[in-house]
Amino acid sequence: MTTYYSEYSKVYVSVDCIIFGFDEGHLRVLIGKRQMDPGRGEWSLYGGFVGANESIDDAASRTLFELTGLRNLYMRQVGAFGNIDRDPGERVISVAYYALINVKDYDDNLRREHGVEWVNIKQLPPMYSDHRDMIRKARRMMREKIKSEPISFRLLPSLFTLTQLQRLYEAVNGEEVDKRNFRKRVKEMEFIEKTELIDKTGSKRGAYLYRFNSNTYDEDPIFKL
Amino acid sequence: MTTYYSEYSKVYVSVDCIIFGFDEGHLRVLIGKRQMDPGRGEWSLYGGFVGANESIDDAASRTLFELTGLRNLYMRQVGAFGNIDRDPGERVISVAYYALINVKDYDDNLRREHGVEWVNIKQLPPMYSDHRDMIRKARRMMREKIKSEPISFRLLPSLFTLTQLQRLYEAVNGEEVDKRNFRKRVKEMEFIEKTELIDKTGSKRGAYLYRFNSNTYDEDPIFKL
DNA sequence: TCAAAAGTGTTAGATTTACACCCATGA
DNA sequence: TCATGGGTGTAAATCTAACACTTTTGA
Repeated sequence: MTTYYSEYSKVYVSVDCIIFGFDEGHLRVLIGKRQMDPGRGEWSLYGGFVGANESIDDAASRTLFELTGLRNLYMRQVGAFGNIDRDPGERVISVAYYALINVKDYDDNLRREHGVEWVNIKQLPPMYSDHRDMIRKARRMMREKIKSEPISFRLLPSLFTLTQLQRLYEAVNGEEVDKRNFRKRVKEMEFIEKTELIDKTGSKRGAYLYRFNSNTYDEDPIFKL
Repeated sequence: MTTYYSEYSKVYVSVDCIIFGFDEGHLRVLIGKRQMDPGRGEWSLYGGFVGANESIDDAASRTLFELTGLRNLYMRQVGAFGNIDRDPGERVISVAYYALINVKDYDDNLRREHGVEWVNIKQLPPMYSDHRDMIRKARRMMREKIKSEPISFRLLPSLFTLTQLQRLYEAVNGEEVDKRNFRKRVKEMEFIEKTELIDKTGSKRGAYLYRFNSNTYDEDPIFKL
């Protein structure tokens, strides 16, 4: 092994996952009581260390898989958090990622085994280290992203009603919107298509189910530059 | 020293700076030929390693100061780059930051001592490792940011003409805008105020100089959430 | 029969875009 | 005197926001 940079110090690098879900009309994050020292018992994001033979992105994917049993989740980097004393034990920098999952896709037994819970983002408890900051930043980024890319369907079942979609938008943006204006806008999005299926669980009358069609989605012009 | 995480591997962490400037109507970045192995001679961002006793942000500030002699530059994190083989020597993850400086504030001798040049962002050469990716992402983030926060004045002298400001917007956004519409919009921004001073360097007739007034700038509502 | 959610259009106001000419000056 | 960049307003088009009633059905 060469040692080009041997005069500098090395540090541990971890990943922390902000996993967003949408349930019962609320945006939620998956957090648990920390099961290791330092900080045992404090509310914390789920995370892991970056191994010698994986990229940071890979470490995040792996960590998400460990926790949820799901692959190919929508995942974006939030940023690196590196205050000297952010970890009470040793110098550890952490790279945060947010991910979107459909709560129903997550096996509830697996969830309990990992000791994590879906907590309403508006009712977060005090948290370990800088995890609150990570969540706040992730939330801001996700809110911006959802404006320019159709990622909301990743928080919903593959078939969803317009009311569900609207509630999701409202939860993400923190304010209610007009039903008629909302539906007008949705109608103009070619990538959200109506099916002939009807959901009767949410109302007596029943509501049409919609689905996301990725074929009719042209990527955001932003990515062409 | 405690050793909570001793079973995991440590890595080097560096910072890389994407320094944006605006000159002769073009958005530019400060890059130089790499003066160390591995990668000696390739075009590269200016960077440095994160020390044991500084946060990543502090390491970025320090690195920016080393290079430019300037403090309190506008600086934002771009993200962590951590592919396994991104550094041909050893495992190094790097956290990229972009900064905005007024080209005229940067002493040209200092610039030459560090062997860096202002390169038009539209004419970037092939670059070391993932530095092109860093620049691309930084540029995207900066373009988004400039829409919601008045940061453009950081790329200009403290007094500037409306034409300069317009050219800057055009360079950042990559498209020309209508002069009358642009000036109309600027007039509505309370934080850009007209002075009685006139700049005669850009035209025979002379143009009024404007300045940014931070007192009349209310922070973006985004930051209130 | 009634409570609860689904579904549907129009209008006023605000914002955005397109567009062309005169001014002041130094060379 | 003329070439160069500085400076100004209006009208059409588009987009956004506000707003209320009918439908269906299970309990």
